[in-house]
Amino acid sequence: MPPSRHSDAPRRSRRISNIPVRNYDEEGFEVYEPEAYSPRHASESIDASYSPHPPPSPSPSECPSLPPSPDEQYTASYTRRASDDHIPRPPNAFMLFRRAWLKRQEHTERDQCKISCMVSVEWNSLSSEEKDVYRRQAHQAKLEHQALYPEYRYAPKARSKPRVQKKRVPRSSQEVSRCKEVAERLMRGEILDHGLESGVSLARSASPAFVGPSLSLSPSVEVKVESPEPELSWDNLYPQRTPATSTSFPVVGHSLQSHSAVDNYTADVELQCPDVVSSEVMDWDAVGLNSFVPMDDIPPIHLPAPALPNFVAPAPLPAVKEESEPESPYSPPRADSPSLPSNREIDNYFGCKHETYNLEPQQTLFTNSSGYPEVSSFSNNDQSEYSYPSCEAQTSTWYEPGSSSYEPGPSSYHANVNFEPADTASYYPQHEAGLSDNQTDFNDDFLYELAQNNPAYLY
DNA sequence: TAGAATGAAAA
DNA sequence: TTTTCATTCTA
Repeated sequence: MPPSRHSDAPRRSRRISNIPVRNYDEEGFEVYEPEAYSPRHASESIDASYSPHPPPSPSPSECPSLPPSPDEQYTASYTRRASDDHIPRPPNAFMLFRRAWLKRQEHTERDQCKISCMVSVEWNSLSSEEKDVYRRQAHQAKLEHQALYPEYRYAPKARSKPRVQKKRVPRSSQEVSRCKEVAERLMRGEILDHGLESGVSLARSASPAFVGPSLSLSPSVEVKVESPEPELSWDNLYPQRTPATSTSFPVVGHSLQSHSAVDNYTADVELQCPDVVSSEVMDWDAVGLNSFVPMDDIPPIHLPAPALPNFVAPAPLPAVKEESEPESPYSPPRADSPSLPSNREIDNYFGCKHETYNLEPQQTLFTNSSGYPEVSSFSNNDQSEYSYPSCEAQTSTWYEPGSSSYEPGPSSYHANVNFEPADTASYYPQHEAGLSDNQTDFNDDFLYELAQNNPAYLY
């Protein structure tokens, strides 16, 4: 069956996604129902469905049903003119990849030329094994095509009119680098809404970004807020973010999230959002996105934060976190939030960390060059000479808020604050002996006496 | 209907 | 080697 195109009718674009399945449109386009496609490869999420199935309800002889390859199945999702005997070519690997790319990406880019450019960047970044997935699909498509149209022979036609030489004009280096950057950032998942053209995704990005709270352990926490990172797009690769602005959020919950055995603590702080964020916040958004969204199009932004109706004075933290049933996702998110503990309680949790060292009488505890406590070595190598009982010395390490992270919740902000060592206490037995820090020449009697009679001092 | 990509297939 | 055409859809 030679391929031919019906008369000189212009070819129509095939907008597969909008065509009802197994129907003819008013222009005689025939539609096929796509079936599932599920490759085993890492690109499993990619729907690369394609199959040159014949018109609907064909007889078995007209439409042999080929078994799927061991590796993958693919199925039909294409149209051809019912009144046209044109037989399209089977797609090659890149075409299948491009189709899958279109379905996979969450983008709003409409310019197919730019999409092609980005797809090519990603295609060329694939390993041979990754490309093999699509090569196998293309091979399978080819086999099915041959089975469906055994007499088909590709016959490209010379154009009747001399066509303008299809220009493979090299894109400008700037354009190429831009294309590459957009594609690479897409691959890294940085660009979620490529080609943003309206305020549709504004609500998604309306939450103020969190820079880091300075946890004051008081009923309010100062939070730096800056504009959300503006959407990246082809035309806006380097969106500017407005500077951070401080605002205050009341603390409605405060709980110990984890206790590291080494050197830091984590506090889970729940911050209560105001009912309605001031217009300042809206301005931050607008400034960050005004290259895409006209001010007039920005709706009033209400952060999803219904304030607690009656804020009760903080109650002590529960002493022990008991295991409880997993929370229903529909349970009131704020009702059981732990209340703000007192500073004393917080100190008990975060105030200091003790480390205990076993000391022999001639050992000392000192602060090393790194600022950490260290036990000195024996001055006499023959430890058997010493029959003194060992004693314990302890240092106290104070903690203060360190790094922090931000986690938006349905009705509040959670700030995770890590407590890190602020300073390391030092213990110098030399001081007891009236010696300078560098002197270690104190006698055994002194050390023994110190250990026996002043253990409390060591703590 | 050109265009943007890659690759198969034919001339 | 050159050309067409598979896909997709906006301009």
